[in-house]
Amino acid sequence: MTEYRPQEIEKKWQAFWKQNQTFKTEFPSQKPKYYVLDMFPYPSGAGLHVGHPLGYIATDIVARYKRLKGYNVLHPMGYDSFGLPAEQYAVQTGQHPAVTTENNINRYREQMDNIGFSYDWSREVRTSDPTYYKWTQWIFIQLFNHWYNRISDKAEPIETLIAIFEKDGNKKYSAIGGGAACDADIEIFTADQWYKYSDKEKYAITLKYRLAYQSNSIVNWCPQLGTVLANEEVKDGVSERGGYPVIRKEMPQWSLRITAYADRLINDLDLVDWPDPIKEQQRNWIGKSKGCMLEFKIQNSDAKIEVFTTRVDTIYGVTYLTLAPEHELVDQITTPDQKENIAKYILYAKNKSERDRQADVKTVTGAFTGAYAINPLNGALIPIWIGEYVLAGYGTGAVMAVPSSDTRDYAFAKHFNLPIIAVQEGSHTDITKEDFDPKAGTMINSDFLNGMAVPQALEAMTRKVEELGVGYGKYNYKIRDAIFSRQRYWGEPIPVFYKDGMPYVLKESELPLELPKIDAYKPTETGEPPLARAEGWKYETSTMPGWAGSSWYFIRYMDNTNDKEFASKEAIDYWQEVDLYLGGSEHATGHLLYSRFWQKFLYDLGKVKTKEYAKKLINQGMISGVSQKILTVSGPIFDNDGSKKSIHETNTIYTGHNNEQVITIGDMTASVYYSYDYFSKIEDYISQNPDKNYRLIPVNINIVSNNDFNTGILDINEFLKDENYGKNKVLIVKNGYWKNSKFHLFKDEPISDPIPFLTKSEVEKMSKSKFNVVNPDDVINQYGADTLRLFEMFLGPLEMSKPWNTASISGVSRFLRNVWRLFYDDKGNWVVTEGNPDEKSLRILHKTIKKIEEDIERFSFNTSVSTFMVCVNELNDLKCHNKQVLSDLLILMTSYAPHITEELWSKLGNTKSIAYATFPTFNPDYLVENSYEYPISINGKLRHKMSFSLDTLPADVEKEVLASQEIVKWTEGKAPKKVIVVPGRIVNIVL
RNA sequence: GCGGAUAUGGCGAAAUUGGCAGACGCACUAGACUUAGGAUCUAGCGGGCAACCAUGGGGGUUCAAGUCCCUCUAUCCGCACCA
Repeated sequence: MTEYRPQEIEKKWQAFWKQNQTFKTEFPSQKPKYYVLDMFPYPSGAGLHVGHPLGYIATDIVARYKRLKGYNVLHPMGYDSFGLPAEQYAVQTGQHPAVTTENNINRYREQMDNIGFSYDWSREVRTSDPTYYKWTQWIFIQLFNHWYNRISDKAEPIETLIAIFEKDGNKKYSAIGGGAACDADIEIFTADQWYKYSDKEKYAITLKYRLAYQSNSIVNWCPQLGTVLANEEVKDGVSERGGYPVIRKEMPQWSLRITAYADRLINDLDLVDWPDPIKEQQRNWIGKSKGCMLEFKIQNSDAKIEVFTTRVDTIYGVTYLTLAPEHELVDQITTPDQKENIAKYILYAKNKSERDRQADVKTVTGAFTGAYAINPLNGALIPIWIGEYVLAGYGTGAVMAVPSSDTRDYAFAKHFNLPIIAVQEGSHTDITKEDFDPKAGTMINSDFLNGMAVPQALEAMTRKVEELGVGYGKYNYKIRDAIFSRQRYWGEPIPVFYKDGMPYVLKESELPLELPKIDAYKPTETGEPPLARAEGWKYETSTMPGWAGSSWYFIRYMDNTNDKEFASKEAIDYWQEVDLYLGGSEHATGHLLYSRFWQKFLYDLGKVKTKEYAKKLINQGMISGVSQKILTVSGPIFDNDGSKKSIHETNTIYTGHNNEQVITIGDMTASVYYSYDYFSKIEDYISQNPDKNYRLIPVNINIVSNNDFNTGILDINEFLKDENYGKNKVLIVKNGYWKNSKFHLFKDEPISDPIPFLTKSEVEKMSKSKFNVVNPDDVINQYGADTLRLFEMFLGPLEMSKPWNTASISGVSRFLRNVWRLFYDDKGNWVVTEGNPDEKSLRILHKTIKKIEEDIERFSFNTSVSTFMVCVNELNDLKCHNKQVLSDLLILMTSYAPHITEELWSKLGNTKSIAYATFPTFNPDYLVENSYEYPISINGKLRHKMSFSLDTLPADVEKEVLASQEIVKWTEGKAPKKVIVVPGRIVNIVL
């Protein structure tokens, strides 16, 4: 083969690698290790689009590069194969999700194979495989069997907790559970009392302390999906998947005590090289805030209200308390005359869905309980209100309101005419409008705090309330324990059975607890999860959430076939942790947080070696699609000048080749479509009249050719064939021409071909419904996998989001042909020469080695492609076909374009794969030039260029410059103040 | 509202520690070969006749600023009544 035919050589080498197991990972190995990991995909029915492989290509480049550098590389791939879409498909069709999943996986695999990745497929994992989820269940059991000891600050076996109870009771450790449920529910007992409990009672107590525990939680219940959703699966009050409404409901649920790890999850972010936005999002999500718990006594009552505040310094400005409508004391403290009012308000708040609540946070609502609390510092009586702006789930569900320092309290106070006391300078007036910073300034009207700055006052007041015994400093967290139950079929069964109403976990030997066969996949008629349909199923009926399997898969890759352990100690000792992890930033507060939590738990158990599992994380940017849209109007129709006409008064259109026949549009039920250069004129009108009957609808990008960056040209014939857009279509183009699919109707004059029908281009997320999905297979069929790989890298920086713009792909394709041209001339003759390369070629080569090495080490793949282009162009200009130079070039390029390099490598007479080659060593000697041309600038402005020999030191250069007659002329004979010489770069003379 | 990021030709973008801004590619223009090809090759390509002016706007530090500091503006993303 003497011509570059990518499709042929790519298939050939992909088969070769597979057959020879070229990329099989060594274990055990004496080599240093490198672990490079992609976030594994959920295998959806839509297959891969060009955005998915972006990260895979980048990691593949790193993996291949590290192998050439002598590392033993772990570069695995697998599937996050439990998930909702396969289950929903099963509900509709009855097809087992395992079948759908298997099909989708095969499709994914085929697509990935086409790109030529160097994964070691023998290490593949699938979360839905019983040999895998056996160990997911095993981890759950470990979580169940452990509790969090706040004193040793780690997870410990439940037996150590029981030993403590036997010795001291639970007083000292009452808050160890960490979760809200635990703090509230557990009675204090002594060691003596503990001995008096029955075994069953003892067991019930331990259940509240375990890291996996059951509780009645208020959950996000989605009736349409028939399941509970995690907070991050709910967006704006509707489910992320499907967009169904979500209501809040109390249900018994399994939870994992991630809150126990909150501090470590924040602190250990310092140990990893992750993008700042991700770290920041995680910190935000955990939401640690320093504040103070305060106790308010209630007038004429024994009840006390606890509030959490971050601004205890403003306590003299408290003019009322607000409780969440769900607060447990509301009923008790409400005075008889307010009962009716409060009941009405609670009912109102309860019926308001989460979505409505979030939709209008501006509206102020609330009700007065009739009760008064006492300010613990000055004894002032302050009214107690309830209001929906106070969240039941955060802090204590009660706030001390300081309307002069907090805008929400201010709005509430204004609305209900409650008093406002300024306690900070500048807070006398409307604090929502004034340029007022509540975190700065000095305290006023606040007794002993007067004159103090805010931070100082905070400290002083915290000490004071602790002295008085009415409060204490405390950190509060936004993060909630992670709900772990899903009322679904297609997930890991929770390895739990019930006896006497209490949960017990299975023994390790009983794992895996496999998913049972059931006849239908929807919830039962009585609303129980699908697993309740299984005959003889005596286990927990809910399954684990989607994130369970993905929280530890990176460990399983180390030893994926082990059926004795989740991974062997030897494997974990060797592979340690992921060196480079690549995936999308959308997992910031989901997978990336939960997996860190599990890693820390396994670390506490001594099962893994590192506190964090991924040293370096890169978020690849999303590749968005370019949709092509046309306008359709069902209401008014617009004439050439933009004036509005009704579709019926648009009179008549002429038909036939001779414009003989006349019909009205009104008779034809045709769909009317506007070309962009026509509707751009009326866009303003449309945007100002949003209720009009117009729609921008996407057309398949395959029937649109690129025009410019804003528009495309529609293939009218293809469009007319497509019945999805109506049988009869009237297309309105620039000059008021009309065209109909059936009759080829023209108005006024026949359409003079070609008048392009323009579409409007819009950059959007790739999705089926927008017809803007680009399939990598199509690109490969046209250009080859190497071109696809190079092009995806060339598009721009890896981390940046960018639209898929096929326009510049031809340049990359041309480049690969130029590479081929270094070996074969245009007549197909082999032109590679033997012998020693000349100095110029070596210079080019070593410049390239240096650059490529630097680029890959700092993950700047786009610049590498440019570097290759420059290198090949320069070698071409030199007519360099030297074998040694070209060999090294192929090794440099093989990470990026493995197929073409493998082919040419074999043509050079190598019998072993290029994957076993060694990355060339950079030799700086080749880069040193005989002379260097220094630009000379005077006062920063470029004036002149001078050449100096290579062994001239900067100081000598300086002397030479000053001695130069020409420079003396430039400086007009003045003695310079300073001469700055940057070696190899520039000389600057400061006058 | 809070937090984070980004801003460089017609377009995607380079510029690693402050050191000749615009590499490389696309598009475009002219020419060559051929002559209906979306092929290939050569040259040009930020603005200005020029000196010079140009990295979202304004200010500062420096011999030297896309890069550092202050400030304003625009766009994107995340969180959002978190007390």
